[in-house]
Amino acid sequence: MLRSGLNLCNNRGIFEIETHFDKIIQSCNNLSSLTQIHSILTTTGIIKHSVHLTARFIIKYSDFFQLQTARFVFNATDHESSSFLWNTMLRAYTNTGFYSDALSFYSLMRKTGVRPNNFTFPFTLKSCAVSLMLSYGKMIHSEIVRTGFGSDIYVDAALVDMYAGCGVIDDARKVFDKMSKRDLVCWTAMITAYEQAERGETALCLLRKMQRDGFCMDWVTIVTVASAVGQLGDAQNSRAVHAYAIRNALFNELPVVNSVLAMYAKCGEVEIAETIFDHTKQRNVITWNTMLTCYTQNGLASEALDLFERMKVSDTDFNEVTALILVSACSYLGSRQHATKIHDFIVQNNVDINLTLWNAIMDMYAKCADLETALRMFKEIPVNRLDVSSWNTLISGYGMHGYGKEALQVYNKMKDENFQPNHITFTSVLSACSHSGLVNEGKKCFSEMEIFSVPKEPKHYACMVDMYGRAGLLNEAYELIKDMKSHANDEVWGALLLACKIHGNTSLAELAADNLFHLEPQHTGYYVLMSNIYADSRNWQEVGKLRGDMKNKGLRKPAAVSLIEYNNELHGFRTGEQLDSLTRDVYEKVEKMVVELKMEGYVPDVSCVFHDVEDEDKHGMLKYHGEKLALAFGLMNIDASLPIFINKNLRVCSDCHSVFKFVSGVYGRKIVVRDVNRFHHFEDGLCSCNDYW
DNA sequence: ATAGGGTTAG
Repeated sequence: MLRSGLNLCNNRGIFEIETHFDKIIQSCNNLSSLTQIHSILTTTGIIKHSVHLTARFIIKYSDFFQLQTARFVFNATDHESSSFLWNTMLRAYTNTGFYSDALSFYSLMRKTGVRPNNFTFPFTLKSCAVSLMLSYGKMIHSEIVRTGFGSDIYVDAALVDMYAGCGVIDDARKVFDKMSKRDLVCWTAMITAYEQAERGETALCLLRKMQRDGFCMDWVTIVTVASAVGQLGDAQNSRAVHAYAIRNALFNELPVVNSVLAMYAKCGEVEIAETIFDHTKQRNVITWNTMLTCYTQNGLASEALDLFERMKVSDTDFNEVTALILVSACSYLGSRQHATKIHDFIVQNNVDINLTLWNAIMDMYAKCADLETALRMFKEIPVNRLDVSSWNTLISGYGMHGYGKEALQVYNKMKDENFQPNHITFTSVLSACSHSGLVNEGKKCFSEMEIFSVPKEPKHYACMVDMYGRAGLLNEAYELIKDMKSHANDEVWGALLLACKIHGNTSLAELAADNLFHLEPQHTGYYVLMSNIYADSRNWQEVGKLRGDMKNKGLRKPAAVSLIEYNNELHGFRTGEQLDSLTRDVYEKVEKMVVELKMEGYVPDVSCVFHDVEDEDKHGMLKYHGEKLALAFGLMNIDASLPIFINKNLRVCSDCHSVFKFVSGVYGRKIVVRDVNRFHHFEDGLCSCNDYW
């Protein structure tokens, strides 16, 4: 092929030669053949006369990530005359992700005196958008206006994207509004901008405007719209988007399927997502990842891990996103065995562990009660490579295990190292202080938020209310909420309600509950909590009323499950579970345990039983709380020298908490319990939470 | 001969 090409040189025109070699260069699938052809065309002098082939080499070298060679080819040309080769080189830098090189190359182009054209700007703007170079982008914007390319539809779409990418969406909108002509791509770019800025409502609003202007969604538009609807968690609109995609034959595009899948996942429609997933014959990594996420986000972490087993035997390769999802599933499960299994798997399969994934793995170990490993991983990162998330992970890790002082030390160290704390840092520090009863320290951190100009969000107030509440400072807590005026959300009132439960303040609790039932009428937890407060004060009438309310609204108390690991498997125990041959021993063990503990001074605390039944029955129900069954199972099966790990999906009740303390003292066992809020480390008859939880 | 909007995770 090559030889015949050379022969052509002798008797054919330059155009035919170009087309011929163009085909050869394009079909190169490895670097060495490309280099070979390059050297032949250089020595024969053909390349010198062909701008076209030069451009082709630049692009082809960049396809193999040989940017230096590409630049070398560029430099060897007489490039000062036209913009074309400059544009080509810009394209090479941009498409391979060398954004800062693209921008400095553009600067060089201007310095050399070459005029940019309408093809130049989309590349440079893309580089600005991705590397968040807003000031540079603005400079280019003024050059666009100066050079008279401000009305080019491609250039304007790229400008919209640049401003949106840099987070200044209103500037993006200004460009969009000024356009004299818009096509579908421009509309989609602007809709996407709102979606990325988490302004789903505005995105949908603009979509309707677009449709009134006579444009129909294509598959790219629908992908973006599905994201917006998913963000809003709008189940009604989800079906409409899905139906539109099917009606217009867009559901054949895999990205559409994937984004619709993600949309349903975010709306909590697990079954619909499963159906779509099952009917999708050609899945890619994103399809699998989306389904894994669907399970994880909807609290079905075990299903996610099961699905991963199916993914492994399918012919899909997984990537670092898959790893991240699995790690978060393990964090949710709190299972040490699964955590190490997934970590090993990631290492064995050479998944690229970037800092984000590393931080996520640290967090996973912390949430699986293995703080030592989390700490070791933190220390393995050189200080200059740490990011804010690494610090946040360590702070929250200490916090959830009740090490408030250590969390504060890390926070101070972080400041010493000149890291800027962010909103997550403060959530972690404040909740750490709260869990350890460090009120003064917490107040100090709360006031430091202004120094670092981190806005105070409801979640930060919720931590403060929680902190005051646990310390018995209910008035301070309530005053803080009043300061928030209408900004108080359910998290804040929920924290107050919990404090009222701990300190038995029914009247303030009623006030909090009023607000909560108004803000979140479907949230079962608040009804249960208020009902328990009434039960504490033996106000069975109000308990009955609340239960009636819940029934009328179709709300049910979520089933409590306590998980315990044994023999590389998770065993789940539910309260009052049916007796079967497997659990009979466990029930007997509970009976025996309660008798023994009573001799040591344990008195059952019946106050936390939700149901209004006779006291004798209550003792019965109480004995068979899932966490007690799990504990008995652990005492029977797990070697006495090892700690017992239990993970509960709800808050531990006070009676179980007391039993766990007694067991740790009387039988000399170490017990670690994770509930929805934090970890409890039981040892020598005491708990690390100091009975505040 | 060159260009603009895109799905998963955080």
